[in-house]
Amino acid sequence: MEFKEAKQKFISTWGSLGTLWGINKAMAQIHALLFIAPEPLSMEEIMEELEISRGNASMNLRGLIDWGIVYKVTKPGERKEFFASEKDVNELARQIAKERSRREIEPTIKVLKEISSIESNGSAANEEFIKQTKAMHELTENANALLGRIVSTEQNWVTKTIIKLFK
Amino acid sequence: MEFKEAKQKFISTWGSLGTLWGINKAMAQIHALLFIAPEPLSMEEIMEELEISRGNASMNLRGLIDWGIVYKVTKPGERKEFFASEKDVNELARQIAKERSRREIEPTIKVLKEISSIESNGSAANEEFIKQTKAMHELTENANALLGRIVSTEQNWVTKTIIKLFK
DNA sequence: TTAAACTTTCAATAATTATTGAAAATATGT
DNA sequence: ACATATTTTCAATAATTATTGAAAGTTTAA
Repeated sequence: MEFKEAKQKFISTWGSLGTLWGINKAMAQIHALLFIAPEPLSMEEIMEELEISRGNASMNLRGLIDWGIVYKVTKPGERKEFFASEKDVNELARQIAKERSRREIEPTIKVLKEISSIESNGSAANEEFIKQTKAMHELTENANALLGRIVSTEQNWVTKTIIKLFK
Repeated sequence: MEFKEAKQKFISTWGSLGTLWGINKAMAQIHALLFIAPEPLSMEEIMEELEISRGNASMNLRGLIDWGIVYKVTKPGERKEFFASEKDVNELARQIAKERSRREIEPTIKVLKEISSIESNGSAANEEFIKQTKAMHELTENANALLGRIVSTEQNWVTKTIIKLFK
C-alpha cells in the first residue's frame, strides 16, 4: 500500500469510528490528521487537506480542544495559530475516558439513582421498574468506577491492567 | 416523583444514551421499555406506548434481536408475537460488549494493522505515520483483549474486576 | 385452500445534524 | 491608532438519517 492511500484510510476509518465515541465525522478526521502529522498544522492546512470550510475547521478544532486532546501551538514569528494532537496513545485514551465519564456516564448515574428511588405502589409494573433500574444503577456505577480505576493508572494502563487480571 | 414520570425519564434517558453505543433512538427506547416491563409486550403495545409506527417498531425490534438483547416470545393461544428484553444487567453488558467488539473494534484493528505495515520511504511524515498507527494498533488490541477478558467472566464481572484491581 | 391476523419491506417524506460562507469580531505588527 | 491578518459566529442550506404508511408477504386456524 502507498503512504497516501494508507493515510487516507486512517483518516476515514477514524472518521467513522468517531461517530461512535460521540464526536462528529469532521472532528474525528481533524484529529486523525493531527495525530499522524509530524508537525503542528495551521487551520489553512487542515482545511485544504480535508477539503472542509473555514467555519467547519474552526468549530471542530474548538471541540477537540474542549475534549482536551488537541492543543493550540504558536510558532515564533508566525501570526497564525497552529494545532497539535496529543500524541501519546495512553494519555489520549485516558483523556477520552475521563471526558466521556464526565459528560455521559455520570449524568446517567444521577438519573438512574433518582428514578430508582420512587416509592413502590405495589403494582407489578412498579416493582419491576424499581428492581431493574436499581440493578442498572449499580452496574453503571461499578463500570464507571472501573473505568476511572483503569484510566487513572500512570502509564500503559491497558497492558498493566491485563497483567493484573490474568494473575 | 411519580411512576409515570420516572418511567418516561428512563425511556428518554436510555434513548439518548443509545445513540452513543451505536443504536438509534427508537431502538434504544424500545429496549428501555422492554427492560422494565414485567411481561413480554406485543408490537401493538410497543407502538402505542412509544407512539411510533408499525414499520418503525418492526425494524427496530429486528435490530435489537440482531444485537442479541431482545427475544421473541410466543404465548400459547396467542397468534401474535411478543417481545422480551434480556433482564440480567450483567448478561446485557456482556452481550453489548461482545457485539461492539465484533462490529467495530475488530474491523478497526484489522485496518490499523494493515496501514501501519507500509514500507517507510524515510520521510518524516511517513515515519510519524508508522509510529503513531503502530501505537494505536497496539493500544486497540490491548483494550479489546481487556474488554474480552472482563466480559467473559461468568457473573458480576464489573464487581469482580474491581476487587481484583484494588488488590 | 382460503381468509383473516399479523409482520415485513421500502419508496416517500420528515426530522435531524453537519457544513458552508460571508459578516463580525479579535489579535498583531508597524 | 491604524491597517491587515486571522479567527469566530451563525443564518442559510445541504447532507444524512429516521420515520411513516400502505402494499406485499407470511403464518395460522378452520
